[in-house]
Amino acid sequence: MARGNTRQRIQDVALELFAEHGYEKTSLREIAEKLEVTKAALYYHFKTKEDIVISIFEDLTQPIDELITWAEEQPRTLETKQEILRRYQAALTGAAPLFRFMQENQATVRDLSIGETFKKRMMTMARLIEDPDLGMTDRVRCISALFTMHAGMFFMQNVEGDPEEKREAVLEVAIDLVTQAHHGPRK
Amino acid sequence: MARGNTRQRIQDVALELFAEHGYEKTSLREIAEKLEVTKAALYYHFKTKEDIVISIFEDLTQPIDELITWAEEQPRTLETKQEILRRYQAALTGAAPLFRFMQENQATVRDLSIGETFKKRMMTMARLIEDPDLGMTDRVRCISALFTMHAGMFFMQNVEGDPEEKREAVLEVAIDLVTQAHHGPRK
Amino acid sequence: MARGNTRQRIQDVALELFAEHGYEKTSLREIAEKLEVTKAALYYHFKTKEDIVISIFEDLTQPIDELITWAEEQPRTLETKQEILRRYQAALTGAAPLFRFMQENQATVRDLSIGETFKKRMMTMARLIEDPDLGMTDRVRCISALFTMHAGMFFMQNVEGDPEEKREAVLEVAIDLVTQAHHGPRK
Amino acid sequence: MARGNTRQRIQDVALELFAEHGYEKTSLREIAEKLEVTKAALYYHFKTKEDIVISIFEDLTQPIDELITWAEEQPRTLETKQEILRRYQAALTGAAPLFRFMQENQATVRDLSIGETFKKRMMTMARLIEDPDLGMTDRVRCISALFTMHAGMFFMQNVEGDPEEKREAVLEVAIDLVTQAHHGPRK
DNA sequence: AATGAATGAGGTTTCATTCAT
DNA sequence: GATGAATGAAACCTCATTCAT
Repeated sequence: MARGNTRQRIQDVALELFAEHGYEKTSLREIAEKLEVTKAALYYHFKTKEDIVISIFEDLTQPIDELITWAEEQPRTLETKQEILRRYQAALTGAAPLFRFMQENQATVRDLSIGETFKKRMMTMARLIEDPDLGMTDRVRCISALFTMHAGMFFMQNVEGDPEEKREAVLEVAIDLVTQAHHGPRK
Repeated sequence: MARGNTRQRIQDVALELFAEHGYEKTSLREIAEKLEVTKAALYYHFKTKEDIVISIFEDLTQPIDELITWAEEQPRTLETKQEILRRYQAALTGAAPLFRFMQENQATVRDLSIGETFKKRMMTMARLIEDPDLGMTDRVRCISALFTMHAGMFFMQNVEGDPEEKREAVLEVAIDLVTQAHHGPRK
Repeated sequence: MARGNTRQRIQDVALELFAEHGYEKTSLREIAEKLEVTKAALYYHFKTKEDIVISIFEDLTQPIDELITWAEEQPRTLETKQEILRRYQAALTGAAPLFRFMQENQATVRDLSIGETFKKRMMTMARLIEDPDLGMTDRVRCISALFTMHAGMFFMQNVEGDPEEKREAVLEVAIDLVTQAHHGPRK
Repeated sequence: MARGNTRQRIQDVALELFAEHGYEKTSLREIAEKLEVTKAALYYHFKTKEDIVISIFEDLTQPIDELITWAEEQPRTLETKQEILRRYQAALTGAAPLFRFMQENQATVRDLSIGETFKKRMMTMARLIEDPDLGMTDRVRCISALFTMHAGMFFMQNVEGDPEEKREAVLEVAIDLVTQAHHGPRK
């Protein structure tokens, strides 16, 4: 019947359910049923339930890693930061369900082995956008830029309007925030 | 020891554990053990596990309700919005653990009976701060102001600096965002 | 229905089944069914399956502990050793099902937390009966006395004859072995 | 690596693990992993898990069968019995891991198809060494001689001393026991 | 001679919940 | 105002086994 794509299908269905109902509330029975395989089949492909989440995380988190690697080699200029935000939005858009899951299950994720990794990644992003020389207000602006993008991903879905237009608006606001942070107080 | 206050103590401990490990991962056994009572005692005070969360939600959410009620009676001016943000921050600060819980367990909360209510409240807040007349970018700015405050509550803890100073900076950035939204593009 | 004796009944039934089919082969379902309670009831009284075995072990092993304590205060004479064997047989007889279980599930017991304790106890018994001054042959005689009693407990059931008579004969042979060990070769 | 000898290697590894952790606790997965083959490979060589144990049992138990066959043709004299013990020790030594497994997993073995066979073999050994004419005490002495050898195999490892010397001492004590049984009461 | 993929049965354990006392 | 005892459902996970390739 199924060809060698079962592993992939498990990841897809699992992510979908994890994102929808949360990690704890999603049972392996549900995943198996939706795939029309037995629970044991899941265990053939993954050692534990946590392993499923880890594998999804690793597969989809790569773009962020690459972004970080790239960013760390660039000069720490305003232009770089703007480009970081552009690329970050692209990464976020590409792995939207995973990010939704991470965002909406933070309490759970924290207790999973990926929790630490994920947090570190967030802190690194903050470090790349922030600047220790800035005053507190401007540092908040930078972090706010990041969270604007996160908010943009999910909460914004509840706002009417063309998705593409919304995405551009989000990016504009975020870029604006870091720009202001760099030019000293707006005005 | 102290009698009569058990209901309150249950809520406190439950919220603490829910916020720390998530709603699903926290069992009534854990809560009972931490309180040094039996699980059955919890059922004397609350009909179900969900009831505990609802009661916490209701007790602590009141300030937001009052803020909304107040805001709806005010003229929809920039000054009002700035004051809303000020009051919102106060409400957030007063019910920090609850908001942390709500924020970090969105997937779970969504499936709970309070989920709908909570979402509606968030949308109302957005509506009060936003303005349909504004362009998309400025609307994003308004929503971003809200999320800046949320981010400020939790992620900001990972940023070094005096908490009071950070709070003020967060408020400043948020107010700035709605102000810009109203004045048309910052100059 | 059941009065406060459920814990005891669990231990009794569990020991019976563990002794009959082995620890691993006996499932909690079986134990529960035989008691006409649910599996969950077992978990009200014991934290894990291993806990059941530990509790049985602790309850029934006490006589041996007392024997060791007593023996360690006596002079290390032949008479003492003979009395040790007499008391050891009494202890073995009193906790026959437990000893059968321990004897017949050594491989399993070794991986359980009681394994170490049990082994230590056996070594201590050997030390109390043995004597480092003796030659190797006589030391073997002493250890053999111990194992004669163990064999007497179980294998001997397959030999026809009056149980009481068999018990006495086993004791006689065991005592004889340590006596010979002390007098040098018989005659 | 080496081909063609997989069957043998499975038996070796299986016996090692069965003896160490018990039959039930050892899974085919563990055996396969240790051999760096798949579980399915085991099924190419053996029809079931029990089949593995049976095959080991048959291969290694042969010496005892031969000993029994030989013994049944001899005159039932003291000298014969002494020789039986000598040969029994040799057989035990040659198949030490199997005997350890049998000894330490009696509860499990009893429920396996080899259980009955093994028990019969033990009873036959007892019959060959015993003598219905003897009094109960002397019969116990004979059986004790057998168990002394078993004890010698495993428990004796915990006693310090040269292995060769221990083996000889064990044999001496065992022979002594049957000799006494035949000469009427010692002294 | 062996593997990759899967299954069905069953294991231990945990959970929210109930109820007589 | 709370406990002790228990339950039914379901969770995660493991196992021996099968079969097409």
